Amino acid sequence: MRSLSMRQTIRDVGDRAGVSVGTVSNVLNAPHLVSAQTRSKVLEAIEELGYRPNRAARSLQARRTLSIGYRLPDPGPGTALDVFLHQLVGTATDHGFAITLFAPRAGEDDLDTYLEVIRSGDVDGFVLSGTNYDDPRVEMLSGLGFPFAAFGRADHASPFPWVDVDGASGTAQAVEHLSGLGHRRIGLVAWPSGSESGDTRVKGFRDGMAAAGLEVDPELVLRTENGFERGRIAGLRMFKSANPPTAIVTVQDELGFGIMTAATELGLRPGRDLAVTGFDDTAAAAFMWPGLTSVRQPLDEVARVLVDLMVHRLSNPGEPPQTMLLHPQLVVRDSTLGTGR
Amino acid sequence: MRSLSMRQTIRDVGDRAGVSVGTVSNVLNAPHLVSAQTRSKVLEAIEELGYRPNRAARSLQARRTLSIGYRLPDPGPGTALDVFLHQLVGTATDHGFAITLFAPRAGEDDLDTYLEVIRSGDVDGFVLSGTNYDDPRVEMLSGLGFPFAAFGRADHASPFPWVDVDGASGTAQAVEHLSGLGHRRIGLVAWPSGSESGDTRVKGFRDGMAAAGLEVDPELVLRTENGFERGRIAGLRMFKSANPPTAIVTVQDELGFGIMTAATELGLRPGRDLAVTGFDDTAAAAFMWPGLTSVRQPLDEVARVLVDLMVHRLSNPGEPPQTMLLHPQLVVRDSTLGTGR
DNA sequence: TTGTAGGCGTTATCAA
DNA sequence: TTGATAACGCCTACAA
Repeated sequence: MRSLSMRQTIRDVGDRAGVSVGTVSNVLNAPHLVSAQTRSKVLEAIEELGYRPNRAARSLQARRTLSIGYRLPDPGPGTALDVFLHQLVGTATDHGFAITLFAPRAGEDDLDTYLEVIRSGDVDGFVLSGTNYDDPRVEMLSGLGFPFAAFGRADHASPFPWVDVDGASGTAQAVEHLSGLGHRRIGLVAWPSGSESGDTRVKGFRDGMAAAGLEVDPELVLRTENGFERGRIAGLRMFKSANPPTAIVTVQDELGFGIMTAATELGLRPGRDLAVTGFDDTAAAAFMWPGLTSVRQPLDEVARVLVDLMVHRLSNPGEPPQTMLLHPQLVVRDSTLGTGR
Repeated sequence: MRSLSMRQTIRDVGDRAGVSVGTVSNVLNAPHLVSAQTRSKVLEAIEELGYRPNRAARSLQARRTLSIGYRLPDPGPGTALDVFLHQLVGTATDHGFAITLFAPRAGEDDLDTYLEVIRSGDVDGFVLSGTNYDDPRVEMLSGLGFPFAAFGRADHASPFPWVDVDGASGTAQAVEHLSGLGHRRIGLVAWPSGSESGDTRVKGFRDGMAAAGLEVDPELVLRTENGFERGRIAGLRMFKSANPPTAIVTVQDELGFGIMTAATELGLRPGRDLAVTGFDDTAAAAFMWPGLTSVRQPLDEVARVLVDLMVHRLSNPGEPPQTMLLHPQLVVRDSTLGTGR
């Protein structure tokens, strides 16, 4: 068992191997410059001392931190942060990088938070999530030439590296599933237009309806903000209308929960009297009764690719940015299964 | 708009303010040594240049990494990781520290993961969560003398810094609430004995029952592992018994969800025909219908105190370790409100 | 093929 | 109260 108590320096290794610090450094960073004999002597000393290069010193001199910054999303229901972070950390570790988390101070502007991190030199680049049309972070980082990779497409003039999940495919799958069950009056509860992910999901709904040969009744398309209560209100309104839907597609699980609740309040039973789908496959979706059929995004793969893109970009700054579109999958549960026909 | 294109150094600030680097450093780290006039001149220059100290340089000179390691818990439902992490990061930032995440590689032993991080010298200490009786991490880190602060008491021979939430108070509150509603046959679904947190919650249940003058019927105390399905099975068994409970306390939300599901399957309506309580106040608890009454742990405060303890320990290694016991609060929802009497 | 020296941005020491 | 200077541990020229 080697000593963990004291950090060894490159000088200690040199002394032990009877060579200079430069030679030890070369063994580590440019082995071909060192004779085989010296090299093995040095490696042996490294092993014996349990030497590890000091990260701060290396980073100071190289002006790279070997770490990637991620701004923690604000806490709230409906995120699957754990899966995403786990994969982010795992992949980063594989590449020799660390993930450095940060978050805005109370009342601090989001962009300033990124700037602070850049200025203190804590990270080599950022992984962004939740990007949107005209995302100011994309604007700013592109402008500064500071490396990043984004989860979400946005629409910046110049290309940048991103990964996205095809939301249109998700809602289209939901419609296909519902029409396959025999539903013909299918409603949609979506966000107000103006968000990239929201609009894409609406488009998928329309495409899916067209593909199934179904009409979209404008009365059955509601736009509202995020959240359980909004979903509940939307549900009440739809179910009380003259010609209510038999199935409702939503763009978020919470909206779906709200709709199921509204139905229950009106004496309808979700999963039998009507079908509901969500989006994100949050943990809660599996614990509802009935479970909420929902569109699952491959967050682990998103995280993996994000780090890959980021690391690749750092070592190949000249190359054109790469992008990747992944596909979601509908997870079918009882909120739809027993309905239709 | 100040220039961001190039990182500013302490020397740039000094030049701009017409003082030496040492003075700038003093303004930052020992303001009392600097005259008010000089200080404001320097602060102005800092502001104008958007200067932030370089963390690698600072770390190199301080011979500390200025970062705290946290082993990401394995993904799974039922955690409120986002709140915890947010506060961890926020508090660490306040102290000039960063949070460095890590996770075991596939198949890697948990302890080895910690050892590897120690050897790489990337962190000054750890924040531990989910500690238990004879926690091997506590043993190991105590043995090595490597700094840490734990969420959870464990029972190591020598004292160490920890924060914990009084689980007994949580289950006792649940019982008090239920007995206040008029319930007399109250059941418990808990984990097998052997975990610190589990045993504490059971104790709270018994204490609460005693305080309410109620008998604990051994038939109504079930021990099972974590999870929705386990809860469902336990619920079915309880409700089918000769003399079923009218209320059930659980030590985890998922168990509670399972029990509500079991009840529904048997034609009972949770929140009217029987009461259920959970533990952790996970996001899903609020989205159930009815919402699940649950014990909320002050995770944000836990995280804050953990970092405070850790940082304090790093700068005062000699002092005896501090500890802190926080109190949970019952969040009442419809799974209990309409029941009893 | 190896050794020496300068500098990365800070803080600490000591002199002015 | 302020300024100069020497570390901190590493890497990279460049010299030997």
